[in-house]
Amino acid sequence: MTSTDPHGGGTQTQQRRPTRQRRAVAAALAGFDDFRSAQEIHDLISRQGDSVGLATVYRTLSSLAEAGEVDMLRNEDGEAIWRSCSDTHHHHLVCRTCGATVEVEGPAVERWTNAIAAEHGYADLSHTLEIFGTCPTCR
Amino acid sequence: MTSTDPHGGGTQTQQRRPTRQRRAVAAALAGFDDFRSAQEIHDLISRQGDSVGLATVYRTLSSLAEAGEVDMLRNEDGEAIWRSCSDTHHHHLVCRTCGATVEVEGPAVERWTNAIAAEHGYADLSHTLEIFGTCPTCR
DNA sequence: AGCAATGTTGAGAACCATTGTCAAACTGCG
DNA sequence: CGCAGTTTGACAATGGTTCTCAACATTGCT
Ligand SMILES: [Zn+2]
Ligand SMILES: [Zn+2]
Ligand SMILES: [Zn+2]
Ligand SMILES: [Zn+2]
Repeated sequence: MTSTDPHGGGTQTQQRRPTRQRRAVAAALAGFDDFRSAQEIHDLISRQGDSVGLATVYRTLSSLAEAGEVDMLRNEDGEAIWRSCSDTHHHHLVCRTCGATVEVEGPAVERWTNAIAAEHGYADLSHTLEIFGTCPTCR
Repeated sequence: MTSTDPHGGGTQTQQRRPTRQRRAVAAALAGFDDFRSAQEIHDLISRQGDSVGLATVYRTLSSLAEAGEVDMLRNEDGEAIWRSCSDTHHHHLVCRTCGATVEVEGPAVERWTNAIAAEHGYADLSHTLEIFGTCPTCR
């Protein structure tokens, strides 16, 4: 490799430049506290006067997700939905109607998934766990 | 609510006619013990000499899923994948590489999800829980 | 400021899994 | 056989997501 990487620590694989577009996506995410599709996020940005290409919204959301700054999951139609979340491992309780989301943690569940996987000799684990329902408001 | 169909005859909402195509899909499913996409299932049917339209494969898989005779979940790309499963509620431990699948049950997890949801006043619940990893063979 | 190197953007095309269309073929039941 | 309702399949249409690539922005350097 030829990377120079001045003063940085080791292999700075990618520098995330602060652009107007990325700030707009971050701002839009901050405006929601529930899961939204890329389209909805794109729409909100437009409605706020800013203009960001849809492809850029997708790119930004993906890289934020990889960086662990947003959570991405799929609704029942398989569409990706996104939400800025706390950075610790957690799961979600999501309202099927309005999207209202509660972050939940379950140490016992984490232990259980690991135990089950180990028991069957599976390694390099990951898991998905989401609860869907109708929130008190939507009833 | 308006649901009729008291266990027996009532409003037989749909009669599943045994056609050559539906038998072919069922046979293909029986030939796998791991999750496969509709395309893969369609391919296997073709390779076996049978010929079933892709749309029919989708239709059959969907109705089987609704009937609870197959499980459908989404891989990390959001594509639907299907597998014939036991008819009791369970989750899956899936090999990310070869697809090898283990059905797992966790009464404690079921209780936990219900408790969490109730605690926040959510009703009409459902949940997804899948564990992904690398199976012993694939290591 | 000027400049070169490299990362970023966006309009639109391309992808591709999934669903819709609808006339033709099939099934269950007399 | 003949009818009524169901199912099928070739193909079009959807729609979310990714790709393309030339124009543009940012960074680092002089
Ligand atoms: Zn709600
Ligand atoms: Zn977890
Ligand atoms: Zn494997
Ligand atoms: Zn469960």
